[in-house]
Amino acid sequence: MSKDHIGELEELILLLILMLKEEAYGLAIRKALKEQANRNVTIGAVHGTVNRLESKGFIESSMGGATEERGGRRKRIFSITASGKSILQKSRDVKVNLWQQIPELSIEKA
Amino acid sequence: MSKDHIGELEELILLLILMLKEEAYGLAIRKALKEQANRNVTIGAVHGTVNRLESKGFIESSMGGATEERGGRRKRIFSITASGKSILQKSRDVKVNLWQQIPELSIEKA
DNA sequence: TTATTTATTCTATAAAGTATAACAAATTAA
DNA sequence: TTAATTTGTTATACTTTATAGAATAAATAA
Repeated sequence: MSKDHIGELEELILLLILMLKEEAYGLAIRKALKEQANRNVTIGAVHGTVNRLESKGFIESSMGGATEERGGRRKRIFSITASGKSILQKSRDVKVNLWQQIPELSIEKA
Repeated sequence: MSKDHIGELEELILLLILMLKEEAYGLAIRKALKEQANRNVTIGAVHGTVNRLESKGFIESSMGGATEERGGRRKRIFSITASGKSILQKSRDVKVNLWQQIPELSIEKA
């Protein structure tokens, strides 16, 4: 267990959980990955990753209430922990720092 | 072969190769990972990653000239390709975009 | 011609990422 | 009251990435 860094998909999902707030559950994360990060993964991939993140203490989960509208199982809602937020910030800081030292990348932007 | 995204260490090494320019070779990359990214990996880990990046077309390599000062084998110098630069920019754009949508992370900075 | 130094390569394993299929629970309708 | 439908999570198996440690190689110096 490394604990001082996370994988690439782990980072994206952590960010999306922050964005989705109360609506951060498996299928919604998968949809957001596609729409916000152009990343098409199966639902199994999402759940595998959130399980890993939870066992590392970066997120926690609780079962949501019964569905409002039509049928369906209850949602497992995820939220980020303090250490999850902390590792996201570290990851960002490292990259921002590197990017700033590379004029090449800053200039040639889309 | 995914081709539309890279691993976390792959991204860091890609960035460091850009930074190191003519001095981008195994041991220097390892040193930079430690100093610039707080990431302590063995030299074997670095070479495994650069080999992967090269086979994916994100970097290319050539053998440097004989060492200037004391003994030692010749360096394998890496440089980034157009597609390597492109994938770095995509990766950055996705994350910058997400971060901007999360006020929580922007405020609570170190 | 052997030591020393600086580097890369090889090999084996753990962790992260991924897809597919199976299962479960809630609602709706028969 | 039970079968169908919907929405969701879990289980399993496999590939790719990440990693360490040891072996090897090539250059210079003694």
